[in-house]
Amino acid sequence: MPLGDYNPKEIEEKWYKIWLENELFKADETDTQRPYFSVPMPPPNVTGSLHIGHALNMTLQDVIVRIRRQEGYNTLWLPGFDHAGIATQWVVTKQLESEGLSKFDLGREKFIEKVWEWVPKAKETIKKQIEKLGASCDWSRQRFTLDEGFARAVREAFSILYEEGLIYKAPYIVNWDPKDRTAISDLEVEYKEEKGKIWYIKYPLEDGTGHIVVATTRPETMLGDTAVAVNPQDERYKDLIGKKVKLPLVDWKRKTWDSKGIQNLIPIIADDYVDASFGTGAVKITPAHDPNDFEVGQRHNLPIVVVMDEEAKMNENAGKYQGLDRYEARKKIVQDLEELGLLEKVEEHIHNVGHSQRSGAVVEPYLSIQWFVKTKELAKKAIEVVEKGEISFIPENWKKIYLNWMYEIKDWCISRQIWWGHRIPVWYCQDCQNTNVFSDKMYDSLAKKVIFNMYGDTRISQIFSLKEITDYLFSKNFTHEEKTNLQFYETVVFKKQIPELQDEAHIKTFLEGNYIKVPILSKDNEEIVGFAPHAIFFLYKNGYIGNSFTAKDILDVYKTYEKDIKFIYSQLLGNLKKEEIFNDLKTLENWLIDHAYGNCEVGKIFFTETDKVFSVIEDNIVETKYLIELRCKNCNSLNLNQDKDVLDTWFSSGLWAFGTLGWPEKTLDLERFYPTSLLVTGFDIIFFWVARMIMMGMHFMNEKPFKDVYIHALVRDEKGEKMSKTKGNVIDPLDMIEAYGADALRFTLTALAAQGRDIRLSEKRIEGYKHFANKIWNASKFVLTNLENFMVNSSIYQSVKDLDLSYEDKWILTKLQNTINKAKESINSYKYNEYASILYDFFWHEYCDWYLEFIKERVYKGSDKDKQIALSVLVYVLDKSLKMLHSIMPFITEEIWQKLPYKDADFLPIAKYPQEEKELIFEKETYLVEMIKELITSIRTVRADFNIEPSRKLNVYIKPSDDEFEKVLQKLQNGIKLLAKIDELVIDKNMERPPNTVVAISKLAEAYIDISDAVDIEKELQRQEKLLNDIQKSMSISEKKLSNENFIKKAPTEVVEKEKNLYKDLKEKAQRIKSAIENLKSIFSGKGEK
RNA sequence: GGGCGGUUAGCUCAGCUGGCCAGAGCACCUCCCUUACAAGGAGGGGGUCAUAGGUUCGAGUCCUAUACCGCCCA
Repeated sequence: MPLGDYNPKEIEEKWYKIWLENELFKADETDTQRPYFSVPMPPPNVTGSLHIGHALNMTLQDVIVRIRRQEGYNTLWLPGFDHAGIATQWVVTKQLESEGLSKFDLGREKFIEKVWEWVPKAKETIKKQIEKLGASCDWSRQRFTLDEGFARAVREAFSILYEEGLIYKAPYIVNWDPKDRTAISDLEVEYKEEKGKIWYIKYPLEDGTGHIVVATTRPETMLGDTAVAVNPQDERYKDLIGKKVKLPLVDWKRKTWDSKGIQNLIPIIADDYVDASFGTGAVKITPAHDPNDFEVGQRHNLPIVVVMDEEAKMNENAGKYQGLDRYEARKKIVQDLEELGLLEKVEEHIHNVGHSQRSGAVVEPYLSIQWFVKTKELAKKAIEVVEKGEISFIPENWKKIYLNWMYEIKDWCISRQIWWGHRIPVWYCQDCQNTNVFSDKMYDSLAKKVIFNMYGDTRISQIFSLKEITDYLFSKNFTHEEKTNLQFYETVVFKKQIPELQDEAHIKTFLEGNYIKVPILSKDNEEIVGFAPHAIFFLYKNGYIGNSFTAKDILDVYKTYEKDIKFIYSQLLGNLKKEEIFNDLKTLENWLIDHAYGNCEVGKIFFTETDKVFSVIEDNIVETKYLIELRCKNCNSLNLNQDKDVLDTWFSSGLWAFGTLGWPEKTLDLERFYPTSLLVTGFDIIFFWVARMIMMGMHFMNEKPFKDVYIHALVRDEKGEKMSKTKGNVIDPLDMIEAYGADALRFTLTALAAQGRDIRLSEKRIEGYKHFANKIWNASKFVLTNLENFMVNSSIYQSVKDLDLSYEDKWILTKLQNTINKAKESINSYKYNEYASILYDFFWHEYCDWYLEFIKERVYKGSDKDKQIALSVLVYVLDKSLKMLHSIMPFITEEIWQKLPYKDADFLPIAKYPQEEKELIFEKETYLVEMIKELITSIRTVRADFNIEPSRKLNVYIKPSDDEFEKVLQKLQNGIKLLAKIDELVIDKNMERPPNTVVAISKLAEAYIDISDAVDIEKELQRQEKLLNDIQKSMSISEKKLSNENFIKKAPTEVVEKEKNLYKDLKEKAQRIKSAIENLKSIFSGKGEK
């Protein structure tokens, strides 16, 4: 048996491995001949596992990628993973919590180490899942947003933007998540309607002439008020403008964010922003805790008072409320106001409250100093490229949504107060406060670049040992497990060998020659040797003093290097004891002598002495470390502190399209595959990701990141609800693969992916499409079985053009060409659902339902010649069908295709995609076969109507309406007999209706069916009358159209022509039915007389 | 408040620039384990395309309102 039973699991596990082994998915960057097709895979987070949305996303990409590959494009589908800052940090934090630890217990470095321990497992899980789906991506080019190259690219991007003035740091109102204690971007805030209250509070006027009532939804922020604002047009308050009010409750000293004292008398100001119809028309202004108030504050130069801390607890500016949570403070403040008689009234109010998308906490607008990207500048080109149509959104309506957002774009807050991510490459000088941005651009040598990047990625310390370097360089790389980190730098990041780093010996030589050496004089567990000997050994080791030196020699150079030495050893030793030794010559000399003869507490001997000329005893050096010399660009100080924050994950994702291809290096990959051809992603990240990728792409590459953006919908459950774990309505793609196979899941997702609509998925659908897979399997089994029997001593033709084709052969070949065309059209316009259903219909309803049945007669009983032709066509069509279906159902198609008697490639993923062959289109024959199908259906209908069981064969007499059709019928009579379950078939153009027969009428023939005993003339009469009635209804519709002068005049000719033909056909059919009815009636009356 | 999308058979949905006497899958009814497939085959029933107007020879498709549902932005 060529094929056993269909068992998806078995075949799916097998093929993916084989494809990878044969490197079928590897793109060729050196190929300059073929056109390219490249797709950057939206990198899944390393956090979770694959959900159904990923499955959809991957499937849609894979379908088109596989087609393009088969079509001969140099195809690259580049996979990867996203480090997902907040999400990943959150997962690891949770794990620690379960062990009773907080991230602060661990500290930054240890915490990041923990994350790095966990991340590979998570990544491996997701990768396996993507493979299970059959994704034909190029794993050899896999990337990670935090890999050595990407981290470097991020620093590079940051430093370029900074130098261009497009990144700035400023105090600004941000959306603050008090739970995660980090700023988040506008996009990460979700607004929900909530019931709240409006409190009306009396603010007494300074001059004691009364008060002004302000309305607020957040009374606790009043502690940070620095003004009351009214609308300048508001007559009620015109006289009050410029006066001052006394801020209630606040009788303590408050300080502004930049530490200036501020009193509790605050001005009443006029600003257009105030809506006179809201509340009383007077509003309190809290610039530090409301974005609008902040703007007002900027306009009026108001002081800014922050009243909460990072956890949204009241701070020292809140006086007696300090330490209270913001909501407790609210209660207390309202209560106090009431007691003072300053609360006029309270109203119920529904308002939108911002929540953090990640933690769910109510977002606090919060003044803090953050890094921002000036997006207006970047948006210009990002708008232009879409407006000009160089980038197309599919479906098109997303273009408008994208553009509207871009037109209104606000600056993008990119700093996050978390640890996991790209640490901002900014170093603040502790001496002159200068801001320094560093990237490896400042080095010419690759080895130095690598060492800087290792430091930037916190892989080594700024003062590092040889071991730190070798440990990292020669250990397994995270992203490309088969490589060491050095190899990753060489083959992925820089695309060049780095001989200086080849092995420990080379590295040591390189470090000795290129880095400031930092001698260490004591071992870890010994009592620490102090500053002074280190300083002297440092001077010696770096050649600032010679092998023999006097105290004066030391002092001559010490001043020059003092700051550096102090910086270095304060890092290593914590505090600097006895630096006063270097204050004067005498003290130093005495100290040197003491340490040449062990005259100190611990009796250390560091030097030898002859006539006050000293030499170091090298044996004291336990280890030499090396310094990565980062100096302030302004004052040259080494005393720098790196910014504590990391960058928004989307900042790195924004570089994805070109970062994955090797940017900032000018790689062959970039040259070959950028701009990419297509991005497939969900609408929920258009702003987060697509928009930012376009901005970054235009800015750094001066070229769009992709030509087409296909935006797909959300996968919902069958009731249309969003899937969520809490609701318990998730459909896990892996469960589905387990139960129905990846092929069935993929087909389902493809078939449901109609543009512009959410997908409602139910398990039933997947089950349904598994039936299709089963159908493909069984039909192929039929073909292969018969083929095997035949091939024992014969062979079949690969080319079917020259064969003596029968009508049904020509029919299926024509249908095939048709399908090839329609399928191509659908997929080229990204109509996935159409593509799937075209193939489904063709394979099931043409190939299986009709063609397979038609040829059975020839295959079973025909001559060798007959068999040969039928089998040749059978295989030919199956081959093309499998090739087309392969993109959606890669596994089952490969399994079957491998068993075909001929193959144009070793594997189906690289076999040639079918093209239309004009010489295989046979219009006439196709029409005639369609007519036969109609005739057969009408006979079947008669059988069903008269309840004749399918196993019973009947005698049928067919009367064709012309010679041509008679010829076809004659030719195909064996097939017809099989399909209509006919015992004896008579075909005769001139026959009369035999007795005891009922009539089945079709366009080109009528069939008389001998159902002898089953015949019920009255029933038959009713049946025919019903048919006639239906036809007459259609005729009258047709008639109405044709008798309409305007229709004939104005409708296009082909439409009129079509209508005329339809009418003619209907009329003929009606004529036949009428005569059949006449006939029946005469028998009926004849019978009645007997 | 601004914008976008949806409303087609019992269910889930196709139906692009108007020519449809409105399709598919599932479900339903009748018959059948016929040597590829009962995960199947044959036949069948089922819709005034949300509502009301309009444009047009012709509207599920275009326009205008309305209702309901959903999403995004402020």
